[in-house]
Amino acid sequence: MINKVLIAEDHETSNLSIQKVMEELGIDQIDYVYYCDDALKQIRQAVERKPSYDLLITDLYFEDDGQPQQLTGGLQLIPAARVLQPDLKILVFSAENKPATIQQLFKKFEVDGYVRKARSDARELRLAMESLSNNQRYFPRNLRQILNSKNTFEFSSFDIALLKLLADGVRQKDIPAYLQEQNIRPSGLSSVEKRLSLLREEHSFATNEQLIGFCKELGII
Amino acid sequence: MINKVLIAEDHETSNLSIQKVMEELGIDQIDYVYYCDDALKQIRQAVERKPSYDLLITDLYFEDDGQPQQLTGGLQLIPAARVLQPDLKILVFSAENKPATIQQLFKKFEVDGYVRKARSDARELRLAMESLSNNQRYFPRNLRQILNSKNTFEFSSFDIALLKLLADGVRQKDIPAYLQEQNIRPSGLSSVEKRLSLLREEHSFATNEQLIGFCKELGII
DNA sequence: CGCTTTCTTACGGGAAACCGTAAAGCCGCT
DNA sequence: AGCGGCTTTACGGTTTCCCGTAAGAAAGCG
Repeated sequence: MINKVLIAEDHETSNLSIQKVMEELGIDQIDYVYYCDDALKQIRQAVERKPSYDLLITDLYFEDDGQPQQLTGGLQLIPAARVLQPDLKILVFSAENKPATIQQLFKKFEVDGYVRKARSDARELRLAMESLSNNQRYFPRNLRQILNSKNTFEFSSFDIALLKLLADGVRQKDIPAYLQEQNIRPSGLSSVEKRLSLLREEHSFATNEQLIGFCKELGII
Repeated sequence: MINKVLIAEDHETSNLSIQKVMEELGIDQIDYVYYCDDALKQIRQAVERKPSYDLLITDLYFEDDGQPQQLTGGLQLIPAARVLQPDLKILVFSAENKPATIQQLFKKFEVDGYVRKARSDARELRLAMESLSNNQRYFPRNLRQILNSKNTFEFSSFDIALLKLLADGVRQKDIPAYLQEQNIRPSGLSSVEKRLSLLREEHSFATNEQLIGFCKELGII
């Protein structure tokens, strides 16, 4: 069962709504904070003094409002929280819609659920809570197919290095120099050309511009 | 005084929070909808049957969920509402942060207030309601800073057409044909080259790839 | 070690993009 | 109509990119 919940969300209205949904679900203790640093502090105290939290609901992106923070967003908060309390359940509640980013949350950060801020997000929150109560992960509907199917082409770290250089405005002919600087291999211009050519062919793209646009859209770079 | 309010906001949680803030302010009648079309319908009925609404609180961007809608967002809803009821007060509540867009809301659409979804948005909502009750417009506090600090380069519709074609994989040399098809002028290859060159220079970009990446990142295309 | 396989690099010809210059078209004005 | 200013287009030379071929390097294996 989930009895003690911490909400980390900088938007006051979003925070408020999550609180309300939790109330309606009859959660005993509902704490909320507006900064990641405060969230970590709360988790630390709860671990020390007991009882610790059952669930952390957090946003991904926190806006900088001038007050310097150690943790600048959910992607920093999540691993930090897991260090303090490995068994803490984590539900991400964010407007993020890039499949690659959401997929990474489950794969790399091993979060327990994701609810996207969208039309029926309150209902989705309740559904997610039900899953989490049963110790099940909650995947957003539109992601379930993606996660199961293998048709997600994998970009290697080499690919991503190339794409980032291109998106940073580095000319193809100059890329080998950059790769050598970072000890990335292969680094020959021919290899760069070949790999890019393959990436385009892989997705039936005609130009590098299209490739960059695609990768930006999916949050790969 | 503001006694009758309509909330148009597709995100369930945001809608909920606005309702709650309105309740706390003691508003008599609080109606809420999740689609622009429904909002317009409500306004029309209220105008016919009286009393009409004192205030419309609306988001800018509504997500398409498959149900076909006449009005696809706040920018369509606002003028349509004003046609039905010219004296209707309008408060925009959105995450939009581009100064040019917000400025346009006041200048072109003559909205009565703007509250950005951000850290203290509930508090800002209350402040805005106070201003509106006194028949004053409500400008976001941070709008001045943003307007001063950020250089607001605007992409023309021609620019966006170009960028979209590029991001779709159309080669530069083929772009004139596409432009002529859509009766977009100018359409010469030279004009295309010149404009792209200017766009790159404007942002100190070296390549088209970087330009596309930038625009994707900002959601311009 | 020699051999094959795979990965990486070098090279060259042709296509596309880039960029400056100049010509042609358009519009408002007298 | 004639003129000036501005926009758009046309045309080259240069650079960069694209892509096929082949040479070279590294890794696996009997």
